[in-house]
Amino acid sequence: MSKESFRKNYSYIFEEELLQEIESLAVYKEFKENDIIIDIDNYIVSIPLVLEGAIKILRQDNQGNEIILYFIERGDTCAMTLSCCMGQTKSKIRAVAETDTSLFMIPKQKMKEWLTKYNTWQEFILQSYHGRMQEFLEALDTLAFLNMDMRLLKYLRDKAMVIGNDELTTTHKEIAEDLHTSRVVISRLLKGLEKDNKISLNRNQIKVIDL
Amino acid sequence: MSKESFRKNYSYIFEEELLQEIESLAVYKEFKENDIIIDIDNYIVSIPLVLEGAIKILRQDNQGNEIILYFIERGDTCAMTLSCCMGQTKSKIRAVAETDTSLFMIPKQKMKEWLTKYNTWQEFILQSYHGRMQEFLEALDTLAFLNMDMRLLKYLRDKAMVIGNDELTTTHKEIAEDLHTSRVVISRLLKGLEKDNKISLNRNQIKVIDL
DNA sequence: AGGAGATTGTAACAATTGTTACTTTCTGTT
DNA sequence: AACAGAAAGTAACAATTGTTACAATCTCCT
Repeated sequence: MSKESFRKNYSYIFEEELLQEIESLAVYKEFKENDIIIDIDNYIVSIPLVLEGAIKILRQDNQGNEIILYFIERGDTCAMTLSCCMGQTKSKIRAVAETDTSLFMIPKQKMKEWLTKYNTWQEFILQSYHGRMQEFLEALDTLAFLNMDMRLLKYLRDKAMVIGNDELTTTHKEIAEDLHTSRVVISRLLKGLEKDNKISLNRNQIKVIDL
Repeated sequence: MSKESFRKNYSYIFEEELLQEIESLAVYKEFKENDIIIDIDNYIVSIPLVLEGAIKILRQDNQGNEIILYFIERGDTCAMTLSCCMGQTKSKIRAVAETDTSLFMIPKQKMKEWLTKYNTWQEFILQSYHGRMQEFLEALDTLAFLNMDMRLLKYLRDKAMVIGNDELTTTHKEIAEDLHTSRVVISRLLKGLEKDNKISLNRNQIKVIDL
């Protein structure tokens, strides 16, 4: 965990001049697993660049219903945040550290300024939007076309992927909250997946076999 | 239906120089109701600006399942298309004319070129992404948190809104396809909405009372 | 007028998901 | 060891959505 990992992840993306400007401006921040990085209705004042770790992005609607959208990893930024910068609005999403995480926070005025100034920044922003659109489409497909058992399996696989470990430390309750269903439903479906040899179950731990 | 409506919808958005450049470059196209404007797997070679009419944007996954994402109207562009321009990929969506529609098609290379050249273009592109993100979130909320009856009502209201008419000319079958369910389910739920005085039903026609 | 095809209505049943209530098992603390 | 609280198992039932099959009605075409 250190700001040195910035160069590791971004030096081949940004031109040297921009790298230096970021290093001189950005505020370095660290978060522990399960820390809330951005919460619903927070005002967005800066753009995050993920240096290390993985972040879970959740949507919460007006009634307080919550559901996972996707995970983001190092090298990513949060296009939802960019979008909120544009609209001068409050955050519509919650970002929770899935693992220990380090970030660079960049003042949001720089977003537009750099668009004309640095070609690599322009490319990065457009690619970010593109990537997030893809994630959104995938999230939509999942919700629209998959039954809960397959949504669950996809969730477990995605989670194993971003933390780089096929053994997940989590509870049925937490999963139920992320998928916006009830704990009983998740327990039932997990049993089914175990019987199909896709996962194996232990208290506070799920091992994803069929990755 | 004419290219004159370009100035009507875009003159307050773009600077004069850009307006002229668009007028000299853009290809004018018209579509009739239900025409397919962009289909799945089409290669995207140009950016559409909607001059008149309304367009229905549908998602189709690999298995051929289809579902409506949202409607776009005059003054809009299609951010999914922008996104596809970036990725050099095929279209992941289908765009169908909901009413008679006219468009300006702009060569896709101009997208990036104008980002640095025209401030108003940059603003437009960022706002487009922002707007489409909002639409995506709304679509996600709808799928994640609403039962089919409320999804149906929302669909009917949205449709009435974009065509500017509370009397919809459509069939239960078409609705079922847009919402990715079966005709029988839609017929059943429509009956329920009629009983609750939210709509009134006739063959090939639904009137939205509770707008 | 008659018939083909599209549209809508209806019923019966299956599958999936949600809800409630209660039990059992595990873990950490005192 | 005893206890409290979290985690997970289980069963019974309700609500929602999906499926199949068939009937009734309307529209257009010749």
